[in-house]
Amino acid sequence: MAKLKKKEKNVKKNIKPIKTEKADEAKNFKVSKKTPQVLRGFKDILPGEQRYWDLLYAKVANLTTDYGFERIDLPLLEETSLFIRSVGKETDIVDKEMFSFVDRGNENVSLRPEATAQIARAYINHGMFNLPQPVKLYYLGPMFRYDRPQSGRYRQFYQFGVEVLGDKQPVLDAQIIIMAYNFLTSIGLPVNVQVNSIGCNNCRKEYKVQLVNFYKSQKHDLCEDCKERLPKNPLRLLDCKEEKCSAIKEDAPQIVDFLCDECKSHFMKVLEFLEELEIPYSLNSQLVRGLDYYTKTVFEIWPQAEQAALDKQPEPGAEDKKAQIALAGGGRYDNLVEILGGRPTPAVGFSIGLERVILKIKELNLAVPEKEKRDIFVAQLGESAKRKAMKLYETLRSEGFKVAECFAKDGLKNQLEVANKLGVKYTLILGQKELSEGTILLRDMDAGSQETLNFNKVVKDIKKRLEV
RNA sequence: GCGGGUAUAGCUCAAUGGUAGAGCAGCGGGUUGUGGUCCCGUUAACAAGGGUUCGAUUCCCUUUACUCGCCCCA
Repeated sequence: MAKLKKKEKNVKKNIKPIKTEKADEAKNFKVSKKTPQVLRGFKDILPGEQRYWDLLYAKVANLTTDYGFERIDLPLLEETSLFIRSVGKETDIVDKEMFSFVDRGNENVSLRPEATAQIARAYINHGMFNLPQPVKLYYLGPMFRYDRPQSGRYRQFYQFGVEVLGDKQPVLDAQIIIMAYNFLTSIGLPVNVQVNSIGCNNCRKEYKVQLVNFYKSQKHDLCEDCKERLPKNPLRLLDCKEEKCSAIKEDAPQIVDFLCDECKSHFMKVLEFLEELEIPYSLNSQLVRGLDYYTKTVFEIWPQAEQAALDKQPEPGAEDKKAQIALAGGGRYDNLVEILGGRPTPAVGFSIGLERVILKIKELNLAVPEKEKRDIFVAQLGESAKRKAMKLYETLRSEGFKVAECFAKDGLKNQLEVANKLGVKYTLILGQKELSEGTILLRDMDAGSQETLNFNKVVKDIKKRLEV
């Protein structure tokens, strides 16, 4: 009874009209008369850019098919608490970079800053533990972080990622790394894998104590940020780039020395797989990853130039200090599903920032396929010819020809100009004269020659010519 | 969140304390139905607000955006 009442109350609450203040707010909102601009950190992807995206989408399709992954599409908007519980409250992503707001139903929601948490949520929601394990999923879509835009960083950016849920074997960690590596190298990017293990809850606990003790003894020499980070997220001190902190961390205890037997053997096996497959990797004891849910294996993939710069001793006055930018990142997260209320489920995955990959492709001038060319252009002159030409266009199209047109332009000169720009092989010209004769002109664009064809045989004729 | 640089036409770039130029792109021409070259014409800009000045696109300030770094991340 009481339950029912509560339900009624909820329903009532839900159908309440929008709060009056909010309605007023909308009414009083000053609409600018200027042409609206894209929001800061957001970007239009124009037609000229699409070939880069087409390339990446094609690579994603190939890779995921090869490795037996299935696509999952997740909502862009989720309960804010999903990300707080998974990514971690003390992380910058959640702490200051989420697009969060209260919706009209008084729900606290956020645009997704990443997808792994959603995958774990979906895995639980849809009972995927009943499927044959492991479950192999991939996603591709926009993520949102309210961050300061800079090179390779936007507030809306696209990630491609894969996740394997339901198995803890090190071979999967290795295969995930290999997939990410293959994705990037198949595009032609020279990359290097940075890998580390941050252990499980047990060994990390001991390590954290040692680490905090170590840093406490040097506290006065740390930068301001690190002083603040120390109690909250001590692991993060390890990848501070401040000079004085870098000096200190040389002597800091390393996580590998604290790994429990299981974590240590897991890590060793991952590395053995990488060696067997000759994946170039670097052990990076300073790699910790910012998201709370990671356990054991963590990795990033860097462009090789960055790796080279790191190996080189920093020269005084060295210029070209390009930001160190990871193209891909990932690792194992054996606790995440459980944190979100599912049964204990080990998992591992990666994500790749597609804008960053495109940036590198451009930087290195890598080959990107051109837009597919059209073979035939249909030009028309005069109203009745236009009707017939449109019909011809449809016929050719349904016959499978790559055919183009510009019915919006009437002059033959203009139409040929368009045909020329499209780089077609042939232009079919249909005017009043041809119409009355039952013919059509075929112009060979490269040769500049023309011949008259029988209109009724044009499809057959062209087919023959294009076969050669 | 913090610091540096920048802001002129759709794009790439000039010049100037006193009516803003070019190249590319666009559109229209070079007689009625013929592209790629060439020629001619034409559209189109000083990010917004304030200050100094007789007068500001130019100098100063603020805002906004872009950009490059830091933080963090893909």
